[in-house]
Amino acid sequence: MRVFDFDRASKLSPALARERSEASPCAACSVRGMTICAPLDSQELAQVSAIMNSVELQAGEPLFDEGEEAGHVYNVTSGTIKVYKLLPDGRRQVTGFLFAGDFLGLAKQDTYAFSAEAVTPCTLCRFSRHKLEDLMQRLPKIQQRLLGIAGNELAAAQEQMLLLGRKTAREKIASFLLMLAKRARQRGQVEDPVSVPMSRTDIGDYLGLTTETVSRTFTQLKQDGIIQLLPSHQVSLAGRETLEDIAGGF
Amino acid sequence: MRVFDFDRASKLSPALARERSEASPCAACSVRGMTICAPLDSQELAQVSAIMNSVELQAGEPLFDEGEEAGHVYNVTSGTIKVYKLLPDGRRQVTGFLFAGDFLGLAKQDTYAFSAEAVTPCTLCRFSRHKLEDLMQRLPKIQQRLLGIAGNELAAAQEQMLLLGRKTAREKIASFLLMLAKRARQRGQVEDPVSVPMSRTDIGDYLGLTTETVSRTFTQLKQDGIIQLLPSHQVSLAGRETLEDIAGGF
DNA sequence: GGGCGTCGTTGATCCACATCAAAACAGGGG
DNA sequence: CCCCTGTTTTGATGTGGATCAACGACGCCC
Repeated sequence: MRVFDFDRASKLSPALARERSEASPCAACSVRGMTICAPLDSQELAQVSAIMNSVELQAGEPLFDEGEEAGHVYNVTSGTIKVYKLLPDGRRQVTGFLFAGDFLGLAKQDTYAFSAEAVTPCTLCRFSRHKLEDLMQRLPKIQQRLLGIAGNELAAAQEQMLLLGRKTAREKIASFLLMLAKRARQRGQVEDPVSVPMSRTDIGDYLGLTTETVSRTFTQLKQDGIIQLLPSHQVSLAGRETLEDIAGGF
Repeated sequence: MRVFDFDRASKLSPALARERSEASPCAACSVRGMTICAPLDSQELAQVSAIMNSVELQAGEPLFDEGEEAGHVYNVTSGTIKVYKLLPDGRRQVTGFLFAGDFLGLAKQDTYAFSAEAVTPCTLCRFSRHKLEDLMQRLPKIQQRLLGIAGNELAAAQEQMLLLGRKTAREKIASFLLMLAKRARQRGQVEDPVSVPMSRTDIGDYLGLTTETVSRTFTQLKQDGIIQLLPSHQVSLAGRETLEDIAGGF
């Protein structure tokens, strides 16, 4: 994990700091509209960026582990993160995938309730949790925003429980593809063909299936002419309406 | 659903209002420590109770349905509520059970993301959502508290995803019983024998199983000497440690 | 551009849980 | 107290997805 500390950089090397602040000033943040920073004016934004630094992860690199002390919270600015929980014997449940604009780190108490790891190369904004809490006292708009985000996540979690508890493999895969498409659209990316950056194993662990079943179900949907499997982790949703029927309301 | 409107009652009938306000003043609320009201002083509590009224539900009575406009939020003061989502063909996923002290109604946007229904006779405190939002502006403590609650719910939701996606029937039932015991303890009730007020169908819909499998698994655990099935929806956790081993860390 | 390691696909078989069916039980109203 | 209805339990059978095994295909590094 590479960390860019803007504050420190500006003391040590004005040139580097300038380069960095051009590379990632909040003012030019392309995902600000989706984050906790959305409702802030430029003066408030400066207060946020003062307690923020930027981190980069390579594909496969862990961000933190379940049970660790929750010192930071994050905003994903690019790439894909997976969050997951493990059973003692190694069985894994991926509880979510995070993309640019998503918030990460709403913790139970003082420890993370899940592990987080980069699926693709990622960049994130990192905030010290207690500094952000202090800032929230002064800028209740942030807290309000966070509450809205938490509400959305809770609704998504319940949708996922419905999927895990009651949907068939085919319905799960259909729902999953539509979810990816919907979220790609939300952040202004192409939604057809949709990008599926995660492995079959990750998808299986997210949907409560094995890799084999995920693979077979993709093949079936392909043979039924509902999707096309394209190179470089792209899937075309040719029969999108059929997919929506199968998914059963997502 | 019976609604007690304290404000209105006091205008219409001082005697009734007195009776009611004795029956349910926030000051004497036995579950306050677990609710959004926990951090408030008596003056602030008065502001909360001014926008609150009390509702009663019979067993089986619905509170609201998924998709309805989310006009109110609730605090359970007694009884058990189930919240659930349905697929178009009627398959049901119970996403949670709520007990005295639990908060209900954190909604996605302006509509409820799930349905809620009484499992046993219930009493709840009801707040107009926008009045509570106004009040939160003045009492950010409430908002902060709500954010904490949302964090806990999110952690619980992820635990439930792990259960639904990756645990066996036996592990699910063990986890479920321990969850009930833990929550009974939290609100100061006996945790052994634990009270299991919901039907086998509700349990199945919560754990992603059928009633038959729930019943069979209870029978197995009983035959293995790990639990005892007592009259009137009580279960004794004789082999609690074994249960914890089976559950796999809850 | 060739070798290698990881990831994805396909096939054969198995099993945990679902489904279908019916008996046992509980509890609430007359 | 007993009948009636809904719930729980138990039994017999079926099946969707898991497991075990092998092969194919990409992408990466030398």
